[in-house]
Formats: sequence, C-alpha cells, structure tokens
Amino acid sequence: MELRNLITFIHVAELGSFTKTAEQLGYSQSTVSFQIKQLEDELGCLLFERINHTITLTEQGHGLVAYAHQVRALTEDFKETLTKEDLSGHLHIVTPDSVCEEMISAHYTDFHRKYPGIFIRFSTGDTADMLHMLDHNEADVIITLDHRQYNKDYVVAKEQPLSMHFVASSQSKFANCKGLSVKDIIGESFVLTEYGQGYRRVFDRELAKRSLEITPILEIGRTDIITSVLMENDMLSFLPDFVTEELVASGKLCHLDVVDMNIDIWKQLIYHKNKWLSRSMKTFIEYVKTHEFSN
Amino acid sequence: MELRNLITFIHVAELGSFTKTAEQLGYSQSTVSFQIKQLEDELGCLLFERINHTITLTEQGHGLVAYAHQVRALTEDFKETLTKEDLSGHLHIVTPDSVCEEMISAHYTDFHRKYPGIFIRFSTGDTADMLHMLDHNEADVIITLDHRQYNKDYVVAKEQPLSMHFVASSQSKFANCKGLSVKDIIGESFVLTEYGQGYRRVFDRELAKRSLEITPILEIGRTDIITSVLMENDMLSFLPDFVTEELVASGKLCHLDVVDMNIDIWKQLIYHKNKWLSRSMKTFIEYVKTHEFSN
DNA sequence: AAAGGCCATCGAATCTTTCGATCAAGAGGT
DNA sequence: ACCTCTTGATCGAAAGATTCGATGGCCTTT
Repeated sequence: MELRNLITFIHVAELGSFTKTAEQLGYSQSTVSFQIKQLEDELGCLLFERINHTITLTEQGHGLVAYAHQVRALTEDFKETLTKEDLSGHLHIVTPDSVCEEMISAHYTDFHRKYPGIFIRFSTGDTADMLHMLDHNEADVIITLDHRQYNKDYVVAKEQPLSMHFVASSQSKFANCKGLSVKDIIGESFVLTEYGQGYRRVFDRELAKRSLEITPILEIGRTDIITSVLMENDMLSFLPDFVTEELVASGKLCHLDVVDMNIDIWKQLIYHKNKWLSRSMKTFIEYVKTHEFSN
Repeated sequence: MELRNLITFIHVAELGSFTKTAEQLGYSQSTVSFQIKQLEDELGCLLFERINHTITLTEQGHGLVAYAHQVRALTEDFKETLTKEDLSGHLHIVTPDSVCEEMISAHYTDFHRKYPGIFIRFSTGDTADMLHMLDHNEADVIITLDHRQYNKDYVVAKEQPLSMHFVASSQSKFANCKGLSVKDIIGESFVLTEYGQGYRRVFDRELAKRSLEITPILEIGRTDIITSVLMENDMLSFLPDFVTEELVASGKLCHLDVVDMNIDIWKQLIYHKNKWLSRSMKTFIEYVKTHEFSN
C-alpha cells in the first residue's frame, strides 16, 4: 500500500474523474487508472463502479476515503515533526572526574536553565572506558584528557593542549626552586589520580621513558580531594592547570618549576563519526565548546 | 512511503537487528538494509545510528516508530472493515407503479424489520427511464414488466414470464364468452396504464401488428385505481395477473377468454453488470427473488 | 454525423526492488 | 594473538513494478 496511491485515490474520489486527477497530479490518465486498479487488487474489492465512463465510489471506496485521509494527516503531522525538531532529549556525556566536577559546578545549572528540555546524564570514566563507550554508542560525547586522539572514527569537536604542572603546597621546600629536574623530586611523596586516568598514564609513560618510577602514596580519582590533601601535607602532585588555577592564584598551592618534563596532554571534545547530531546534541556541544574550552 | 517498509522498520526497531528482521520477514539482509535506507532517504534523516555493527534508533527513528504503529493499526482496522462488511447502506430500487405498490404494501415492512440497517428508496418509472437510470448508475436495481431484456450490460438476477389478461367486471357482457377474438372487444371502452409503461407499449405494438388501435378513454399509472374503475364501470383493461389475482379469485373481476392475442411479457429483476454487489444489495436481491417472484 | 470526453488496455521504456556474493570490522572463544 | 562467527554495507544482475503514449470503445454534445 503506497501513500502515493492513496493520495491519487483521494483526488479521484474528490474530483470524480481519473482524467482530471491525472492532470492535477501530473500523471498520465493510464497511470491513474493503473494506480486505482492496483489499490483495488490489493484490497480485493472494487473502489469505484464504472458505469458508462462515470465513476461512483462503492461502499468500500467511501471507507478508503476516510482511511486515506487519516493516513495522509498522520503522515503530514509526522513529517512536520521531522522539520521542527524540538530542543529536548537525553544526552549522555562522559568525562574524567576532574572535568565532570567542574562542569557540573560551573556550568550545568546555567545550561539547564537555558535549555530545560535537555536532560543530561553525566558519567565519569578513564580514557579507555570512554572510547569504548563511544564505540558502543553508550556515550554521546566524551571529553578526554590524554594523548591527542586522531582516530578516523571519531570527530573531535574541539580540542586544546592542556598545560600541566607539578604542584605542591606553597609551604613546600620546592616552592621557590628554579630549574628543577624530575630527578630532584622523584623521591618525594606523591598523591596522584588513579592509573587509568588519561594524563596519569601519559605521566607514568613519560617517567618510564626516563627509567624513572613513582609509586604514589595515595591515588584518588577526585582532584578536589587531591588539592586539599596537598594543602594539608608536604606532598606533590601532577595536575592540569584548570584544576589548580584558583588555588595557585590565591597562593595556597604553587607550581614547581620542573624544566625537563614536557608532557603533551590534550583536552578533547569527541563524538563518534556515525553519531546523529540532534539539535540537543549540537546545542550541547556548542555550549561546551564555548564554556569549557578557553580559546 | 510504502507500508511494507514501515512494517520492516517496526521489526528492525523492535529486534534491533537487520539480520534478524530479514529472517523473520523472509527478506534477505541486504533488502532490509535497502528498505531502511530508502526510508531514510525519503525522510531526509537518519533513523538508526550504526556504530560498530550495532544499530540504535535516533530521535527521528523513535518518532517514526510511533508513526508506523499508528499507520499499521489504522490499516489493520480498515482491512478489517473490508472483510466484515456490515449489513447497512442505501439502495435505490426503481419499478413500475404496479410493482412498487405491491412491494411496499406486501413485503417492505417485513424486509425492513429483518434488515433495519438497509435503507431503501423506491421510485417508479417506465422501462426506458429505468434502463436509463441503470446506465447512469442512478438506480441500483430495477424491475421491468416488458419485453425480455437481453442486453449484455445488464445482469438479470431473476425473471419470469408474466401472464396477462383482458379483464372486466364480472358483470361484463363478455364475462362468460368463450373463444373471443381481439376484434370482438376492440370497440369497447378501455382503461389502461400510461403509454410509457412496459406492457402497455408491448400491447399497443401487438395491436398495431394487426392494424388495430385502441384509444383508451382513461389512462392511469396506478393499477389499483384501474381495478376499482373496472369494478364500478362497464370497461375493459389489459393487466398482468398479479394485479388482478385477488379480485378475480373473489369474483369481482374476471378474465376474458381472448384467444388470439398472446403477449410475451417478462418480469425481470435487473442490475448493471458493473454494479458492485454490496452485502445489502445481495440481501435485497435475494429477498426480492424469493418474495416477489413465484417460482 | 462528427467531435470531444471518459476510462480501459496494451506494449515499450524506465525505475525499483530483491537477492546472492562479498567486504570490513567487531565479538567471543581458545 | 588467532581464528571463527556475526553484523551491516555495498555491488551487480535479475526480476518486478510503474509510467507513458497510443489506441479503442463507448457515450454525450453539437
């Protein structure tokens, strides 16, 4: 049962003429004949009585008129909804702990106020988890803090290099040392994020290249806890600037001037290339691009 | 937009698999792929995200699921109504006056009680009118009292030869005459149906063949009036038996024994060959066949 | 009697739909 | 790490459906 045929049928029923319908719809008369006969065959009944080249709807024909109008209305409504996609839906975004904290506290309330129809589920995970979720369509967008991803299956909506520093309490003996080397601090007590976390892996690998190793005395996923631990104790950590920014500015923590460890970490906003970009999704991505990335 | 594709789509959405759908519906997998792509092209949007050979409905896909279910339900309902055609509708039946009188008084109340959903419009007309109405689909069924019709455009549902007699009051001087000839009575006063009426035309033509002519002193369409006129006056008529039956039986009228005028009149129940036979129509025809015809 | 209008039908050309075979890539087991 | 199984995409060939123009028959109007 073709919608096209139903439309033709509606016209024929209204105009009472195959020929006029053909003209109106831009078909040849034989096509209209054929289409109606096709409907009749399909439904196994006569739709029009043809007596002396005049057509009259049968009872079944009248029934089909009603049905066809309903289907047409339904279809038009549906196509309408396709063009006027509204700003609502569910999104699942996955980020590392540190980013999640920040997004929720800094931006989410604002976003939700602006777009109350969009429901966002935040999860956290390490880079491998996140990429796996992307591959299984379990996450809509992720933010990584890790090596720069180039995979052709992913679309990087936004990215920026992340500046990272060794940090310590401003009371630390290293606070004012210039030109430190990694080796100078390698023996200290470290508190780091868990191994799975993107930049932690990169960090460890960098050390391994230099045949160095750090066994942290504490591993905590949540960077707000790490910073508070640093302030209370004589310990070191290695963190992205956006986590420590405020505390460094207010003089509670300080960056160490370690000159021989340049770590290339990127913050990337990624989704799968086969992902359908709904209006909600686009809106969210735009929002994150401007509020969560700096340049 | 093909219903077939929507059905396929519903299955895919439910099963979450092109392959399983193909098995279930007896298509090849490539066909299912193609059908879904076809829907996507037609609607200009993605219905499924395909990530790593796993498919997930997009928002539009969810919308289409709802739409498709509605269309399917509507279609099933409609097809249901086709198979279970109910016993209701309008019929237009046209007959000569005499038949109409009889049908309405003798059978219609019974028919209406049996089939209250069927509304019947009775009209009367002469044979030419009735055939014209058949040709223009203005009458559903007609009953003729005329020459036997053979036209290939008509279906004769039932027919019977009509026995006709010259009739007079039983007081008539011809009442007991045996072996009368037309010529014996040609000079009498006649009351006949109007010229247009089927058997009246046949009657006149028969006379014309014998170079005879009758100018009736009264022409009345309604046969009940003719019979009452006959009973009160010394006049003759020429009528079908079913009109005079009772009055002859009760001795109020009598048949004249005219032996040289054999008129071949048929009572026929006719509809157009292109007429769609609704259940109502079939029912009505069956009813008339058994109640209005004798053998 | 002729012209014009209507629908049915036919064959040819053109699209569509279907299928089988094949590909690429992930999942799961060993 | 390797092989096998499963999944959806894609391609070309075959079958099928749709469209059109031409024609025919029939009725109505002129």
